[in-house]
Amino acid sequence: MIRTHDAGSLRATDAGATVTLAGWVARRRDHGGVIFVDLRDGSGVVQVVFREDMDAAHALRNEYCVKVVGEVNARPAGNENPELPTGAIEVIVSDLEVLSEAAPLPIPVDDDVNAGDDIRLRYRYLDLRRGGPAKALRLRSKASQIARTVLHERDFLEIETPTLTRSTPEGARDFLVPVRLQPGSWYALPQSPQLFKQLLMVGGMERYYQIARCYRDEDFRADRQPEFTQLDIEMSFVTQEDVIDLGEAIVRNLWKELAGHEIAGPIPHITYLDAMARYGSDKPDLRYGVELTELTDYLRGTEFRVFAGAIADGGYVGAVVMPGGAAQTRKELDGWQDWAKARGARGLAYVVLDAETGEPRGPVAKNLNEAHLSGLADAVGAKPGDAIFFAAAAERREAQELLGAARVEIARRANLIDESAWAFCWVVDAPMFEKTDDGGWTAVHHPFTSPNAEWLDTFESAPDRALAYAYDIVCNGNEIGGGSVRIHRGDVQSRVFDLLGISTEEAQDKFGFLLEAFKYGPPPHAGIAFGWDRVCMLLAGADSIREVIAFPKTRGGFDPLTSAPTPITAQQRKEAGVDAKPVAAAS
RNA sequence: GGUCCUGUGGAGCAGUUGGAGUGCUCGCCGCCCUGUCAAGGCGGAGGUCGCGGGUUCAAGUCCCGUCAGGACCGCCA
Repeated sequence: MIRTHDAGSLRATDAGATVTLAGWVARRRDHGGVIFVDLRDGSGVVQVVFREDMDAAHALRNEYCVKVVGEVNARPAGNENPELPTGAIEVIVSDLEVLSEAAPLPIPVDDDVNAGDDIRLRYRYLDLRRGGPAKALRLRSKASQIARTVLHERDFLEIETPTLTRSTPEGARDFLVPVRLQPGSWYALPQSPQLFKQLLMVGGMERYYQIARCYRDEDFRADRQPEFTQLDIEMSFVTQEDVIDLGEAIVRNLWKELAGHEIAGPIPHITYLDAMARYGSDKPDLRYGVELTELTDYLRGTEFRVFAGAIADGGYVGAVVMPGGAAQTRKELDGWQDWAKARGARGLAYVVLDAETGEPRGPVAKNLNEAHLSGLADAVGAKPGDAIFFAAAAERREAQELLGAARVEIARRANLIDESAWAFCWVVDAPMFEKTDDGGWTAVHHPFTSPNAEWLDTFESAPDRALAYAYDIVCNGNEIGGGSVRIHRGDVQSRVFDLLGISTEEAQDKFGFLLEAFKYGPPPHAGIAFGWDRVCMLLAGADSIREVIAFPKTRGGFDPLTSAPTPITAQQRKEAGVDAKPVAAAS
């Protein structure tokens, strides 16, 4: 080792020791006759003091990489720095060696200064020298280690699966890789190891996990990158409860050790239908109330066209209350209309309750009859001074989702979110299917998800109501993991394919290998996958998963550091077979 | 594909109703300085106001287009 000690580890008890340190010049304070340098390495910072060989010390600049030999001294009385863990001591330097110099820095390596995203990513290696970004990656490493510990204690096997494969039916666009040896044929990068982990169950591995890189060619968000990581888990001979127990153990340990948060009691379960009814979301943020109220029955018979139309179509009318919302200006209330239109709604009807009298006012109030108006506040649980927002649609979910989004926005604007709180829940009993635009059905989770016991024999009779053994775990309104019990019976799988309109030929073509494997005694199995970037983001208190990824991409899929993606040469293009005609027509 | 925000020395930002190539903090370079810890003092360098077009007597400022970064919707578990 080049050094004998870690800079950040030195304490008063080390006084008198001669140490060799290696690290970077974090800051220097040049007084002419004495020079102080904050020397930083992976463990922290210590003050080193130069009193001789001043020319060399004077020439030091920020982020020079240096080695120093010196003696640890207690700082002179009154000069201790209680802000620093090493603040009781300093290292009096007897020998300085510059290991490498640093050019003037394109971004400040300083915990207190945050540069823009693109320049930070372009010089990510400098960005990572800062406390925050470094801490985020260290936390991620610990999170993975904690998960591995939990899983190994339970006899799980860590198994790698291919990243050059054929596409799995997750619904997203695939990233494709041309195949030189078979021009015209392409690999897909996996959207998840879904089918492979099921094959591992058929293979008798019984308990599998993998911290798996996944790829989806869709647009970005703050919590979405084109390549991302899942903690992927699958178990044989288990029920939904077993998987939930395991998932809970992982989450419990993570939050206890990395967030200092003890999750009290079992994580509550809420059914998908309940979550939609009460929160207008399949990933409800339970840090605050502001629940939705259904008014379909209450408002039956209204002459207000918007509501009457939805009710007549067998739809839904509902409301959500904004505490104190009556104090909003006309402009703010109009702003909600723009907000609603921005997410594709026609608008957001509202009634405000006068702060003094509780009298309902606003454009919608004029359209409601006396009976509906007088009982409204009680029906939705509103007080004088509140605002009531309404949504109505023939499609229940559409209206609920608008109210759910409004609920989140209300909490934000009215400052109802306790940022220090952690609120978890399992959303269970997810629907199996949802309607497609062309009138067919598509799997909500994926086509291998098992109907629950109640619907196993009858899901075809009411696909819109059929429920699955599918579950998501939600933290503060973020879906951090999800999974399901898989279908292991060929007959059930065939019926699901039939309902989804997937022909035998098509099924055979897309995942015949899985169906074939399922001929040979597949065990009942179930699993879960955690969005590892999101989990780490939450634990790190970051507001983007980019903060917990070593080298993330920008929104356009661009890596400012390497400038990827790049065009390829004509030679590469020819060799890759990008332009080759496929041998057989794709289905 | 759509809506919105941002773009001004190396970094972060300010720049009024359009009015002289504008400024602040940090950094950088030089000098001074023996107890600082965001050290301090003096001096200095550094700019195509993202790019292109338009309106105007006059554009960092207004309009159109475009590029880049970000937030959201669509999309995506």
